[in-house]
Amino acid sequence: MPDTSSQLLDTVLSRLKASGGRMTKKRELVLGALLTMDRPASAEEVRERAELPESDLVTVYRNLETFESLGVLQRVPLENGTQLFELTAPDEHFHHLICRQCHKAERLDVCVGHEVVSKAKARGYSQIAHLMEVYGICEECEQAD
Amino acid sequence: MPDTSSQLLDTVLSRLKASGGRMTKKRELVLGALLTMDRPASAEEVRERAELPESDLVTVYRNLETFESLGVLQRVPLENGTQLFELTAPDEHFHHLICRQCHKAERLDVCVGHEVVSKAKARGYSQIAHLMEVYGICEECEQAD
DNA sequence: GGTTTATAGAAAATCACTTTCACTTGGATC
DNA sequence: GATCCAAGTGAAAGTGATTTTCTATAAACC
Repeated sequence: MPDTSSQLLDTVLSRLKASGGRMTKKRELVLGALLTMDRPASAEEVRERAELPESDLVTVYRNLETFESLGVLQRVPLENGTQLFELTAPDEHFHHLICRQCHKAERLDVCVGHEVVSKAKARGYSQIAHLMEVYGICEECEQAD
Repeated sequence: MPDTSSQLLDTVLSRLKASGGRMTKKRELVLGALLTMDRPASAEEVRERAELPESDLVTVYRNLETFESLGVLQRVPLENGTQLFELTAPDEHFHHLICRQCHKAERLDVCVGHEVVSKAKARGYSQIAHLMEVYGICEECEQAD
C-alpha cells in the first residue's frame, strides 16, 4: 500500500486518540514495519522488520492487537494454527492464497461476504465475520522440491 | 450421518488396511464417538463422548490425525486458534456457521471451491485446499446475554 | 503360538501467545 | 515547561492446545 499509507496513518492516529490510546515510539516502529511489508507476516517477522530486540515480541503482539481493534489490521490464519498479520484499509478485509511452505500470501479478489453474511443473518446470527483462505504450494516451492 | 455411517466405516477399514494401519479398541471408541456427534467437536469433547479417561486425550489426538489422513475427518478452526473435528463423507469437506460463544457449528451449503481452486491453479499453485468459516453469535447465546 | 510393527500410555516438551506487575512515558492539563 | 495519571513497556512467568519421546502393549500376518 504505497500511496495510501499516509491516509492509513491518519486513520490510525485519529482512531487511536478517539479510543484513548497513544502513539509511542515502539508503536510507531511496529506500524512502520507493517507499512513496509508487502505480504502478511508473522509477529516475529514484524519484530525483525521493526528492528526491535527479541524481548519485544510481547510489545509487537500487544500492538498488533491494538491495530486490529482500530480496524486497520487483519489476522490471516495458517493451517498450523498460527497466524500472519497484515495492514488493511480501514474496516476492509481480504482473502489470500497462501503457500503452505514459504508462507507467501497473495491477496485473492474473491469475496463471498454478502452471500455468507445474509445466510448467517437468516439463521439468526449476529456479529458476523467470516474467514476464507486458500492454501497450496506455490510454483517456486514446487520447483525447489 | 445416520445411514451412511456403515459405508463410512467400510471406507475407514479399507483405507486403514491399505495404509498399514490397524483397528484397535481405542480407535474404535474414538470413531464411535465421532459418529454420534451431531456437530464438530473439540478433542476433549470427543474424549468424553468416547468415555476414555483423561489421560487418553493424546490417543484421541493421534486418532483424529489418522482419520484426517484417511480423508474422513476435517478440522474446523475457531477464531481463538483451537480446532473442532468432524467426520465427513470420504474426501468431502464442508463450511460452517460457528457461534463464537457456544461453539455450535452448523454446516453451510455454500462452497466456493471451484472458483477458488481455479484461481489458485492459474497462479501456479498445487496441492490446493481451502478454508471458509463464518463466525457469529447464535440466537440462543444472544438472548442469553 | 511367535514375530513384527503399529498403537497406546505416561510424562514431559513445544510453542505461539497471554498475563502479571512494577516501572516508564505520552500527552493532556495547569 | 512542570505535573500528573492512565496507557504502554519490560521481564518473567504462565497458559493451554497440541506434539513428541520412549517404553510397554497388542493387532494381524505367518
